[in-house]
Amino acid sequence: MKDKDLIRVTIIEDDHVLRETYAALIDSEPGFIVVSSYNSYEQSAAEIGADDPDVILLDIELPGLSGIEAVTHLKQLTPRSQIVMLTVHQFEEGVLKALSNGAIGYLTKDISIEKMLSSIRTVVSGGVPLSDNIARMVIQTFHKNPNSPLSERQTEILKLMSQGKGRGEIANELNIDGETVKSHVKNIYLKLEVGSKVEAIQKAKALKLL
Amino acid sequence: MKDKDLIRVTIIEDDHVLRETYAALIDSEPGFIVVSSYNSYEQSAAEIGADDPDVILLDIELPGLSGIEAVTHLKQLTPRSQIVMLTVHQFEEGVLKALSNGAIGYLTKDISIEKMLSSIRTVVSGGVPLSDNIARMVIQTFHKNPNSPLSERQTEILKLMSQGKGRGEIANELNIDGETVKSHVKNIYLKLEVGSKVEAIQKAKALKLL
DNA sequence: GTACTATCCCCCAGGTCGGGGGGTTTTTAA
DNA sequence: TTAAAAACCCCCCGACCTGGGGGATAGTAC
Repeated sequence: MKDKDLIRVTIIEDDHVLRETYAALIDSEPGFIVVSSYNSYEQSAAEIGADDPDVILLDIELPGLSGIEAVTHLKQLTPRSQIVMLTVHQFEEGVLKALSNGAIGYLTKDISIEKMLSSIRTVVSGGVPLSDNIARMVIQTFHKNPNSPLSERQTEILKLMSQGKGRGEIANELNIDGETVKSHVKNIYLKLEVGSKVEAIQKAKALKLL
Repeated sequence: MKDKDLIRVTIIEDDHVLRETYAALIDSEPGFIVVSSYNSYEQSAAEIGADDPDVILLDIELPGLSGIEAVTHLKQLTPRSQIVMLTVHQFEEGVLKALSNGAIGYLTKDISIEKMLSSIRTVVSGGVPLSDNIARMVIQTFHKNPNSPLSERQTEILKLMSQGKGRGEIANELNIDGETVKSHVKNIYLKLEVGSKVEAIQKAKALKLL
């Protein structure tokens, strides 16, 4: 097997025991080569471009720049590389931020080395390596609240409001009168127990009504 | 193995060849039982509650109510059941709508029966069964545009605008003057080549700048 | 040094916002 | 069938926001 067929892996992880353990296990696996490992983003920054890894395993809890912020910078330094986050704790906000910054996967550290390896293979073959619990979390961010107190029309209007549209625009789009929009808005405020557009939009997002 | 240990599966699929093939293959697998199969949502509606499946395999292209809309109704009829969509084509919009309606997974029909079975097991064990290409699609909806033309400040302000906040509120929150907010907004409009809040927010969402 | 950014300031006309008030008709559920 | 909810329509008001124009200053990045 030639070098170019090997999956090139870089590890950024401050716990040196973990780092070397992963490195040794992954490197000894046929088909994988660990091209580099670092204990912080700062340490990796100068060389990661030349390392040209296929996959970067990136710890969340790093000294210096956090893993979540490092994603953005790594994506610039080596755009071809796919970044997989490693973490012990799964905080919803962190997961979503890492993903929005460009990470492709998210693994908790309690997984077996076999799963780790198959996750790396998943990345390379076009999939998404997510631990089960994290995948559920991600999918649930899509789920709308099925017990919405709002009627369909009210939801529709609130959605248009959340896009920055005013009464006039909403009225045009729905072919109803501006005053009608207004009374719908009143009813929305009543149900959501709020008193302004901003509050309504925020509450609706919190309750996943849109 | 007792009944309660079996994974109860219902299939809703209008192609009767596919339906019976899936049913036979899944039913013959140890650990699985196909409790019912229907060729439309309408046909399933009366009985699905009593079927009490763990997993519903739901075709997208159904006669009558589409699979995507059926998700919402099925979730009411049998809230305990997890719904996995089946489809030949993967339209981004359809995927996202099905998920927001409450589906937990999305499989393309080109997968092997083994993958189908392991996907069902994945659902029951708390994971998310998504075909690789669809998982990528879903994750990419999270990715922000790394080539944003906007500065951080501008992005920040646009984000607050998208939450329905006005100049005053934004000024307070960022501890800057309302007039400063205004000139930031002007610059945002210049860069995005738009002339209003609504257009800016829509363009920003299209370009994934928020 | 030049370009860009972020900050601040003024004026204006027109629209929107939220708070009141008053209704009707149709649909849905009890 | 009866009542409640939803969807629709109309008027008044003062305060605020909007987008258009015109400026200025300071700091940073290349």
